[in-house]
Amino acid sequence: MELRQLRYFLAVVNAQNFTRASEAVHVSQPSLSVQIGALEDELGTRLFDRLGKKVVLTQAGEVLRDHAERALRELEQAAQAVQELHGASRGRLIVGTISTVNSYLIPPLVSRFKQRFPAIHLQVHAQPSADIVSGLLANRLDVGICLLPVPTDRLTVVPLFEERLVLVAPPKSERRMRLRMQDLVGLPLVLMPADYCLRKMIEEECAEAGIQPEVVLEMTSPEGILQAVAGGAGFTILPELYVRLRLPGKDLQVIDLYGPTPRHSVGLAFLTNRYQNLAAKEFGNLCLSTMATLRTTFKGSNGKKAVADISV
Amino acid sequence: MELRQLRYFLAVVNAQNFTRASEAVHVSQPSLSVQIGALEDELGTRLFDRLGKKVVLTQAGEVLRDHAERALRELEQAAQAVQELHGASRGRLIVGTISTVNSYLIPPLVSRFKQRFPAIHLQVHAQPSADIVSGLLANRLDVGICLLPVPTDRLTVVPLFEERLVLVAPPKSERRMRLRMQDLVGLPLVLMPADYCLRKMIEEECAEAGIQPEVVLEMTSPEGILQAVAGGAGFTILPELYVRLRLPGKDLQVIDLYGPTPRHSVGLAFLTNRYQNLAAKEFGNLCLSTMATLRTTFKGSNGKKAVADISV
DNA sequence: TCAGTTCCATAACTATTACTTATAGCCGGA
DNA sequence: TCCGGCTATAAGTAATAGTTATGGAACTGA
Repeated sequence: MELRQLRYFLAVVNAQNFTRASEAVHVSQPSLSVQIGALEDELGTRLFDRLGKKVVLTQAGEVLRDHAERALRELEQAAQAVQELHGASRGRLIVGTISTVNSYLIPPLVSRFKQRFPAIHLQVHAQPSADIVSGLLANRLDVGICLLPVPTDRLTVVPLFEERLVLVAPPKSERRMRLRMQDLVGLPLVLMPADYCLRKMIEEECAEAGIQPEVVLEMTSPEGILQAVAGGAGFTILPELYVRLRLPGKDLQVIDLYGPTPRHSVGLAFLTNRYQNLAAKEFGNLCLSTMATLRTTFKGSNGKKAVADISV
Repeated sequence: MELRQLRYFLAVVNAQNFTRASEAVHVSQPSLSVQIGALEDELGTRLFDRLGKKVVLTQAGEVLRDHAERALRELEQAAQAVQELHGASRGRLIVGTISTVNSYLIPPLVSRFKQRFPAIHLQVHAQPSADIVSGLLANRLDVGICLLPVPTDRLTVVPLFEERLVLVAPPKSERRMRLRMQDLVGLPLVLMPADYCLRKMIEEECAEAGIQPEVVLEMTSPEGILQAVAGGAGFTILPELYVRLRLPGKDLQVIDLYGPTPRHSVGLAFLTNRYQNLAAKEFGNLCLSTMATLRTTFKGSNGKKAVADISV
């Protein structure tokens, strides 16, 4: 049984006439006759009674008609559903992001994304960069925003921007604008636990500056850390954009670090061989444009403008 | 989109591997690859992510899988339903019979038929022979039992048996076993109305015998006629088998007619070009065997044994 | 890191089959 | 009884699904 035969069959059902049916499906009449005949042979029954003037369905034909119509409708719907998916009018996108980026980039990004793709079911998981990589490799995530470089060649990476870290000081502390990394010595710090990538990065930067940070409090949520700092628990180091977004209404000061300025590259990653639909492709562009908007809002920040063209 | 492609597609879905899928559907791996590729091209999307070790569905693939499975299941069911119809495990059979035959042959016939084809929906319409012919021609009836000869060549006719008519007398009348047709003169008769074929036949026979029947009462139902005769309203002429079946419990006598004996041929008719399923074909054979049973029950009856082989 | 293995895609060619035109045969209507 | 309309069959052609051979990418294990 082939779809062609079913299409011809239904054409004959509608036309009640082989010749006109053959015109409807744009083949010659013999061709259609042969195909109907093959279908009848396969099913072991006549499907039509050839009554000279008209051609009418046998009982078997009636049975087949109902089923065939349903089957063809099913496949039409399939094609349409796949098209919509491709045009991203519906579907699913599972994103993994590192928690710092999650805190400032994702909220406006999600709102833009939902505006552009209202019917896409978007899922955002904030998780450590390593988990994002493994999630992508295990095909649990569609795309990921993670720290660069990514330690595998099975992922395609698109650099997005650099994240710069700043020192956040409690209000009463001395009002300096800049601080050398090595001057962090002895400063009481509120940081995330040791398994967080941000913490690891800070420790690496400190090591490079030849010092060891003095951590007086560990908290997982950046929001909690900021509150702790505002409460006088100590200083902290967080991504600049995140801090500047939260600054209004809080009595905190931002102090640039230098010598060197701690920073890391953030990129979009996805499985190289994976097919990405429109929504997934656009997600990367939205990352860049949203980031640009955030930057202009806080002109003090810098970071190289990344060029991204996400395609498979 | 072709069913072949969908079958291959589902094979890959199950095997998660092109090579093994190709073995499952008994084609070479490149052939399968090309077909999947064609499907992907047609839908404008990748259906699988080729991840080296495994092959996993994209979202589009997942969508297609669901629809394709439903469509194929639908067609499997179609094939099965058609098979069952062919084997007559289910279906429909609409029969038209002349009323006299309906009265004695149909009851035992229906019970046998139902035993043989329990799931067939059987519909029996008792109607004039002419209506049966037109019903067959208009494709309203599947088969018909009607008087021979049939006045059209578009029907295939299988002679079944001869129906012989006998005179039915009220109990008190003289006890004779046989009566010449011409001796019917002056006998008060209870017959069906003039548009019934049985009545027409009787009138023809009478005309042939050179007499005119004296009808004192007209009734449509044979059962009512018998009661009227038993009640002394007069005599009647009815098919022999019908009368003998009803005789027990009724105080009536049967008198053979001769010179000539009024009789008519009954046959099975169906549209020559129409496809007949097993149930329809068997219906004719059941007619014959049921008739034979009836005859042995009332050995006095005669009638040529008809040879029937009903096929299309 | 490098050979060995597995797996999918592509190319070139063959076999199959669906299509075409031409024509025969049947049926129904004038 | 002939004519017009219809379907089935036949013969030949075009389209396509199939094959084997091979290339390249990716994982595996020494």
